[in-house]
Amino acid sequence: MKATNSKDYDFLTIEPHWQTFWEQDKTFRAPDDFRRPKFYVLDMFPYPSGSGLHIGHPEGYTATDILARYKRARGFNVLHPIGWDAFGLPAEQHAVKTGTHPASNTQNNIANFRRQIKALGFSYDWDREIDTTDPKYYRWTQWIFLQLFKQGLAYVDERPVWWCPELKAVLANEEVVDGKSEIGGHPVERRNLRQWVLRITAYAERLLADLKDVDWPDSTKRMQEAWIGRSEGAEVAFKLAEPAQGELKVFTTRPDTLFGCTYMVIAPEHPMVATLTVPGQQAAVAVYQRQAAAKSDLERTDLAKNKSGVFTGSYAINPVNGARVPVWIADYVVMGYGTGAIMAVPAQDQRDWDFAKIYALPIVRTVQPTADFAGEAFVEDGPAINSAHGDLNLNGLRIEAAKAAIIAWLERTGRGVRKVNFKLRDWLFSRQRYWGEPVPVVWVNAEDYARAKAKLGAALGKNEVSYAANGVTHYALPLPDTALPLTLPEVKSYLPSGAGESPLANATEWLDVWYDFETGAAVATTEPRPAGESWVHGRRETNTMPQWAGSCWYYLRYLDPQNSERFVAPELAKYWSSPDLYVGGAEHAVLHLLYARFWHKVLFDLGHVPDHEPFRRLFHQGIILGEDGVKMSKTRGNVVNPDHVVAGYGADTLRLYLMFLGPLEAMKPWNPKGIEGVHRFLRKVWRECIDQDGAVHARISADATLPPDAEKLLHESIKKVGEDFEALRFNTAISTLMILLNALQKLPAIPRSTLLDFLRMLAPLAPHLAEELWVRLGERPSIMAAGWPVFDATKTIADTVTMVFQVNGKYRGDAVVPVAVTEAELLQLAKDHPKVGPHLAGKPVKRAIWVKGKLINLLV
RNA sequence: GCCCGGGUGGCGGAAUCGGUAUACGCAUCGGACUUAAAAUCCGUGACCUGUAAGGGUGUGUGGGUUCGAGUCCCACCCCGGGCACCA
Repeated sequence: MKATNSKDYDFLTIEPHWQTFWEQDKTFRAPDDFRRPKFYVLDMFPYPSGSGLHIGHPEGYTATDILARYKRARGFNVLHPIGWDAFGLPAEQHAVKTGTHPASNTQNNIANFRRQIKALGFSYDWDREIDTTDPKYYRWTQWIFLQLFKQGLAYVDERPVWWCPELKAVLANEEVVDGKSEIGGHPVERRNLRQWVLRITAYAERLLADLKDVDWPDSTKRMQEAWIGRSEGAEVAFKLAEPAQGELKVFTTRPDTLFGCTYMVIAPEHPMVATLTVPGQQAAVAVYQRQAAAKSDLERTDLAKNKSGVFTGSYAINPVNGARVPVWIADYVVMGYGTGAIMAVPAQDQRDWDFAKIYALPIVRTVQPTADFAGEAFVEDGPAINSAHGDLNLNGLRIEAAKAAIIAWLERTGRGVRKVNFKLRDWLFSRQRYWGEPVPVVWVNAEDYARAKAKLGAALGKNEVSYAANGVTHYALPLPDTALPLTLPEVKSYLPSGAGESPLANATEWLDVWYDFETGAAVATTEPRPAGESWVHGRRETNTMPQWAGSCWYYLRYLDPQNSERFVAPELAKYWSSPDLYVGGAEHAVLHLLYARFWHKVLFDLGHVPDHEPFRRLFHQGIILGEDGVKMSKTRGNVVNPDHVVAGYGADTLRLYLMFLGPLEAMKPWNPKGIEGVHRFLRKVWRECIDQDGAVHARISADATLPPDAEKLLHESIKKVGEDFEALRFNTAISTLMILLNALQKLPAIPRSTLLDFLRMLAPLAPHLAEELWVRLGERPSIMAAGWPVFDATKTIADTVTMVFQVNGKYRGDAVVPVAVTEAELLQLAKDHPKVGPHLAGKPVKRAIWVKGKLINLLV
């Protein structure tokens, strides 16, 4: 391919020219060539929204693209793919409004995103493009769900969701604003609905422990640690004073303080509230429960300052000393953690202290506070006191020893057990939506399930999944793999069913079927039942999967995107493995990254992937703020449209500017003036190569030689730019190239080879310009195939060095000295130095600290 | 409240291992080129003091360690992010 014939830096001609070349040449195709070392660099794929590419997208994408191009130059077989996370709520809302199928709107948005991304010259292997809404893709999302199902990691349960009685619809969190529906402003309430749930808690321990194996930002690791929230302690059973009431189990991290438990608290939603409430307290408890239920999550935290509660009228027996302790109901205890009940130890827990003070409950110290302690609850370490009864004596023991002793005693006497508790909850995996992957399950009755079980056995999975409604129990039959994908049916309306189910509940011919449990074949029940033992009556699952599902494993599909037999061939999974670098926003620090790790570990356990973690190295690009220093938003009108920048300055300028703004991870404001600076730099590159008539500049020649200091700078630059690229420090790599170009500009003649080296370093950053000039200088495209300039350490060795003179730690002057200078010579040079000498005059040098090659500090 | 990250010129930022603080870029001002403008090139570029040479101060604040601190330690202030009655 020839270069363009533009006389000046006409990026509007040059950029499309080389984009066409790359596309036709398939320059960035990643062949499955197992002999070469691989490098897999991944972007978080975008949700193709209707508003098009946001300036934040090309920030991360440029960073990975530079690294991908650099790694290709260093000889790696680079996999750099892109795709679309295309299921999602906005497309569904658009469908509800317009009546058009969400797929058509989604495809339009994808086409726009693809156009915008291609205009930026990213080196993606477009043959590997994926789309989570493509049945050929989501077939495997459904398949992975079935693997989870069969492992007993999927189940159904009643879970509270936002329900809007007016809209007769389930709402997502983001559709609820200030306790009202986003659309129409109607009141919403929490309502229990049957949901699919994934047992991520079964992997909690490994998800936590394996964080040590990944190279991630510390803050992200900590967020995951906090989210998983592991804590060690004991589960203790308190017998109730009224034996008929049974017992109350609590989780505590401080079993050593059991002697200080003076009351108990259960959550307002606790199942034993009714049992424990004595007749005289029923009215008060009912009122309190209603108040608690009416509070939204927000109010509950807002009102957290003043604790409130109500006595049930019942007592429990403290297992260590037989003391009668009252059982209270209070909303500072939540049902979602531990057992939903606590033993309250006001002396060693500030929350319990606050509550005890309000309701005048007794406080017994069981850890001796330090003499100067002036606070309320004492949570520091100290010797146990008031902690002996019968054969049990903790007195004098510090917290750790006391815990060990009490847990041993609890276990020996059968009153409690050591217990590890997690904050992590199981993953609510269903949405009452149309635009998502259908859950590949058919519900059948008990007899039909038994028949299927008898025939298929273990193929139905480890656990039965069932639920009861209106006195009938329904059993989940997983679709056979061969029946996948289970595609979305056409529906007349994208509005929810009105009964808390998705719009799929109205697709009667799809929903209500004669179902062959062996083949997965289905016929609408409006047709006669086909003949055969394995045909049963079934109702399909109407829930669809959340948007997380498709993004949980997409990085694996890129390895083998066309495979119709498997989600990824084992030899490709082995070769490409998982991404060597994953770049995306910190907003996904917890959920996406945790869910993907969970799925990956399940696939690892089943032997489908070779590595137990999906993302070895992770990096978060920072947010780009508007010109005004605040977050870009349409309402503020400070949004930067990448299309406009490309039209005005070119993609290379945009790429360079995004990287020159500051450190990749930093939050930084957009500055339209700054973009002029990098654009000028690219124009300067052009001018150094091409003269006014569009010919190669006469100053460039194959015969020219580089002066030693310029040669030294060139090789230092080669080293630094390479190191900066590896470490994702693109801002300093660019300034290095600017310094180098400024130096070359001052030379009377430039060796052609030096400019070629410069262009190869520039190519990952500004690939279109580099490609164009490379060819203009007589080389063959693509510059990407030309390798990386060779760093020669011998060229960076100088025989002189600038030595700094300090007197008593203060800079007083410097001099260029031979590298082999001696201390005595330096001392003489300092004394003779016009600026340094006066500071030494008449004073003996008591000590000299000499940092070779840098400075000498003379103490007088 | 708890857990992270960060405070450096007029602005974005650099200083990677404790060794000349402010690289590179923007903006400013001055100059060159031009009939003119644009473009380009050269120079300027923290503060106080001084005619100048120079001297002093300076990386959020206050201490400390060190021959030497933007960098390490202690305390505090401010900004950003995350979590939040998690027993």
